[in-house]
Amino acid sequence: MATADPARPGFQLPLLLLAGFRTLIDDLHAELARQGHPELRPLHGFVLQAVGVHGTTATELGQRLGISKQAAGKTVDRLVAVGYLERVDDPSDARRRLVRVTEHGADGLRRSAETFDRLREQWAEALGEERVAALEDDLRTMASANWFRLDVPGWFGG
Amino acid sequence: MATADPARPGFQLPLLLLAGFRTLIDDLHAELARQGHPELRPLHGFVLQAVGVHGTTATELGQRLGISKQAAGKTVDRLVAVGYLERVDDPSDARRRLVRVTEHGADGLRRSAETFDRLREQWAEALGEERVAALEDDLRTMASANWFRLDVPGWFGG
DNA sequence: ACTATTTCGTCAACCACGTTGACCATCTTA
DNA sequence: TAAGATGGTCAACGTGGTTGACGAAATAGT
Repeated sequence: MATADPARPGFQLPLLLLAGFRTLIDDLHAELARQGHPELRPLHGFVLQAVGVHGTTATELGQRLGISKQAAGKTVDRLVAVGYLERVDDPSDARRRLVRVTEHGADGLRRSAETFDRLREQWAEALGEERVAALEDDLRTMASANWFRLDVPGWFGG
Repeated sequence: MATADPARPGFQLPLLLLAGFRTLIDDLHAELARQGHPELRPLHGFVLQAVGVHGTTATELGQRLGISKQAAGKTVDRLVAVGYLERVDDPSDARRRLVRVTEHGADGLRRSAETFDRLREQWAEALGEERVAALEDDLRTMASANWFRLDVPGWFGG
């Protein structure tokens, strides 16, 4: 079944995608560590992004991330402990505890965005802009769905 | 810094790579579950592959996977528990416990390879063979190093 | 207005996967 | 034969996830 080109076995594709992802993420965090954010872990960037400028609650964060509210709460705990997030009471609803990005967190987010842009430029220099664009477009076509889902234990950590 | 095309922000590239990886892995395991391997987790395939047809020891497996021998040993425990690996004594060295792929494990490995080939064919049908080949080649260029590294807690699990 | 239900946050227990450090048993080597 | 290197395991811990239970507060229904 599946008469594949033996020179291009199918199992390499996922490995290459993973390796590409890891390369970008590792490069990003090496750079962030240099820029005063050694605490920032791969997952944290996604979480900060998901919290957003307006803040959220743990429950809502869990929904955005596709994880349980308990898991979201624990993740917030860790980010609070390293100073990237803060919790404040919601004056309009005593049950809720608003989660907000701190100034330190916003700084990390800005530097992440800049570094990712720079890394993409490096790829474009090495491969050509149109190849990188094609890669992105093709992945968008094939992956379409399940974007932000991080519902898997320890996707990035370390 | 980094005057990026606003239409192609750098942070999308890692997300797309991850989404592509996840799509393939999720599709694989949906298919494997259908074919009698519902226990097989994403990580397991890589571990089975690393054990190989000749068998290994936990220490050697750890080196191949880039993780500690203790972590490798625990992973082997889990794979033994679900019947994909077995441990046998090494008659030539009483310290060593050989780890071998069982028949069930070999079956899972075969079906994984077939399914990955089939998934790659689907990508080639949707995108064109030359685009998939280009994607692979480009990723090989950029990711070159740190291939097999799985030294991150919970990369796949679930 | 008062009860019933829903929602938010947290606690507790557990699982998968990783880490170090310590330790014993065994094989190798000087 | 004593000393050292190697293989496996145990224990404690960290991160990231899960479910179930439960109290406090908000909302809905009568």
